[in-house]
Amino acid sequence: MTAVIAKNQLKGQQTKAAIVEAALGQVAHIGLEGLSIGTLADLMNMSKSGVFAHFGSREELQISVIRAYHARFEEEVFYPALKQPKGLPRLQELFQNWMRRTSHEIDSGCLYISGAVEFDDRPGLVRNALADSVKTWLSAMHRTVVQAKEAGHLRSDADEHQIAFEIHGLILALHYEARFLKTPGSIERANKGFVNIVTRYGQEAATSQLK
Amino acid sequence: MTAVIAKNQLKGQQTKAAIVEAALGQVAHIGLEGLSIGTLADLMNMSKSGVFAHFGSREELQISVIRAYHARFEEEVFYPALKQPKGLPRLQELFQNWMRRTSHEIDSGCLYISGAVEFDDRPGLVRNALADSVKTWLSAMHRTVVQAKEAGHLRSDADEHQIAFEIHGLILALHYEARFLKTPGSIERANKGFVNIVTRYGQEAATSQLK
DNA sequence: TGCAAAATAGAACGATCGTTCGTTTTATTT
DNA sequence: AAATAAAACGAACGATCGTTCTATTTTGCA
Repeated sequence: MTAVIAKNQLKGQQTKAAIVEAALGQVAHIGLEGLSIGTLADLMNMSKSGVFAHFGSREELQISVIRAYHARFEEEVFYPALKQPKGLPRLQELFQNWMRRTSHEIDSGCLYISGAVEFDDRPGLVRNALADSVKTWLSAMHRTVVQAKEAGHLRSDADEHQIAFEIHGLILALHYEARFLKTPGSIERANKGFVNIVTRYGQEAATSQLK
Repeated sequence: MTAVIAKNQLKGQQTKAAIVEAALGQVAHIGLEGLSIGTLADLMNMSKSGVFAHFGSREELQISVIRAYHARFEEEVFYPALKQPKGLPRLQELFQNWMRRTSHEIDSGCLYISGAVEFDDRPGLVRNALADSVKTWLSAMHRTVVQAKEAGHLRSDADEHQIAFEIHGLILALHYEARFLKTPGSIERANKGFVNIVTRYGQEAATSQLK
């Protein structure tokens, strides 16, 4: 199956995919701005111009990396959560998946966080791709909160945007304190924060079973 | 008074201070890594080597900028809060000052946030200076929470580190969503989040007067 | 097997960077 | 005012960067 696809693929597309894969690993550590075509070429045992030709510009390479990161994020965090029924269970699963991924990124770095800092003042195609990708994810998260309220799992006066904002803050604080400051116990605090949010906004009947 | 000090200063020290001041403005927008001695020299109407000579290395320039940022942060956020009595009033003032500063930094950028991303994987003197500076501030914030609990303004089972963590998350989410994504209403959400925290952990008697 | 197209290599470019060095200008002190 | 020290300049270096151009190799198909 995979072999069939590979056969129909021109060799260049396979190589391109491999380059993006390698770039993804680089970018996690050094950021989109730190990404160097020369270093990447060495890593791939290719010439600089050989790597370059697949993208035509550095910007296009960066955008390709963003797209790949986005796809992986969806696969790892969002889609698996759809197995849970709408409402608090799905929201809880979503957060747990996000936490798992962020925990790993304590070592490798998060493109959505480093990219935001690198491009918050720099207009252009890269910034647009990055912002669109992040907005798509945050919207999905917000939608899950809305569904939890519709399902009657959250208090009727709960502000869905406020909840999404506070959850986002927990993830950002985890990444900052664990990755940069290396503060112990950050993961537990992020988890505790989520429980606090659910407790504050949740309906008694729905949240009591979450322990 | 100021003139007397200036008279005792060698000219070089005045220039150095002016360079750091200009660098501070640059760094807010483009980050510590984006800081260029050449660009800075143009901005100062000086030669590259003239600017360079004051620091001896780029790293030393970056560290000087961090120290200047730290001093300004203290002056603007921490010291003014000491006028309030220990406990919830001081914590509240601290948060308000922090919020005011972060609100301004939606336009200019925050060194503690951009620096964390740029140096979370890069050991060295710059990283150390930055991390020390941030830790000093977060410790001061944590201490203020401890005092609020000691004053009986927070529940006796309140976890001070947890509270500091959640407050930090609010500021980070504000910066991310307002500066990068330009999401409207972020400031209000951060403020609301603080009220939520105080409500959850606060003693009835102490928090009721906060509205 | 042979041929066209796609993929890769290699060298060179202009720009920018931090840094060094010798010189010259400006401040400060005697 | 002369002597000394500090500050600023200007040119150059070596490295790295993205990008361009031409030549060569490899691939896929008839």
